[in-house]
Amino acid sequence: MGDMRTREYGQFCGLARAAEVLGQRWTILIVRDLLVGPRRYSDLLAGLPGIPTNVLASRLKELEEDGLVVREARAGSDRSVVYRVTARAEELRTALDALGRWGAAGMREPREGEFVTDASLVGSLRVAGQGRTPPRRRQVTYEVRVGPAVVNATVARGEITVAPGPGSAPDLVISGGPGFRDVLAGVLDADAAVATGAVELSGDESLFADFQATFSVPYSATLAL
Amino acid sequence: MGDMRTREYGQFCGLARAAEVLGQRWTILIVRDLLVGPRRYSDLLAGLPGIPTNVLASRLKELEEDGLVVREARAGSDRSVVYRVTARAEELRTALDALGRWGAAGMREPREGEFVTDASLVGSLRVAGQGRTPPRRRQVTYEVRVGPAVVNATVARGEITVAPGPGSAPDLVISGGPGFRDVLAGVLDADAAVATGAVELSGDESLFADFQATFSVPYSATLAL
DNA sequence: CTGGATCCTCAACGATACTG
DNA sequence: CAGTATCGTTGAGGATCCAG
Repeated sequence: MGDMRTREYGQFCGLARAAEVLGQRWTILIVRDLLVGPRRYSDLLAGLPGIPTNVLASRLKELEEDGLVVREARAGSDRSVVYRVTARAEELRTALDALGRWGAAGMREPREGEFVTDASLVGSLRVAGQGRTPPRRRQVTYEVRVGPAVVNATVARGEITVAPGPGSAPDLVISGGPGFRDVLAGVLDADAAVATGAVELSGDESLFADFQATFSVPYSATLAL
Repeated sequence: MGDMRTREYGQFCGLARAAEVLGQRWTILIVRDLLVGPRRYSDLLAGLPGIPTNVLASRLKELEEDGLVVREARAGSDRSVVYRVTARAEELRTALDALGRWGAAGMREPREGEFVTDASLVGSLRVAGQGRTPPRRRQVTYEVRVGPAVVNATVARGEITVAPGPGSAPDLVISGGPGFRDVLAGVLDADAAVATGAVELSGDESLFADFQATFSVPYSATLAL
């Protein structure tokens, strides 16, 4: 058997090839963050608490070699470096969404010391908005805050867009605590969610039901434990 | 920052949770093999050339703790141990299919020393058969051989089933060489496929066009290089 | 023979310090 | 800001050995 000391698996198989690219530690989260939008090195470091800087540098280099990321040293007054995903990496979105949905279905309470980042919350809401036909035709903007993460989601004519950061003049601000996962699971209605402290609402609270009808990630029916 | 020496990522995020389970080396291929059907320890070793035995043992233990695999020590004359996926692991299938399709779209020639295993070929054909409406109503059985791997696929009334091993009385046997990937990509018609040596056919060769109409994994339009 | 466990070596990762 | 450099530790790779 040849040198298996590398990241390769020695199988001519699509899943094995995908695992060679994405199976390295931290890589999948780097791609997740970059799929939200172009990011600088320091943005990535901040969005991935705990990643060693040399590992981030290695991964970005590998992702560049694999054709998933391009490094743009943009000229001008702002001479910062920006990493941007390629079209080939965009093709990963549906697969990562499916993986994320699977993982979220097995997720209840956050473990001690777990963060919620902007990028992870964007991903969670994106996934939660899939396969649903949002109600209402009027455009609605939500701002969702979970811990230190802030994202905004706009729902208009069946189109859902989720972006990091606060929304401009959101119709409803939902501030979630540790129990926010239950809200996406749909096991709490508005009153219960507020009563249990899972969320605080600010703005047009009547929109909360619409939010739940639009964004949903049920718990897996087949969870161990 | 807490102990990142473990497999965890410290993020309350579905994708991060999935990566903690599946991101370990070899894990995703172990799950792939077990999704084809229950397997013994030695079957898994044989289907994963290059995996160290202690790593396989560790991964199976972790998968058991994560609720993806159960270890069945079946009694009786055959006292072998069998590993079987749980319902929770079955829920991974669509996500792994999507990942495998992405990886396969970026795959052209096999690298030197790469194997094709039964399980990987089952996966490839399963993925290739998705999103297609197979022609004909009559039941057709194909046997596909690529290198040492042999699988059989049955197409009947729009239902496709793929299983490892030779088929019983297949209507068409397709023996593929290194160029077999081109056949699934649909860039070769029957004559060209045979002429270039990509495949050898045995049986009702007129079914080859149906095979290609049923099983397809196009190359990504946005490949680097 | 199956189903592992043990041992050793080396590459990869984690943490931190440092530099253009 | 965007990384390199260094170093200690963990985990993978490879061979062998052992128990039922």
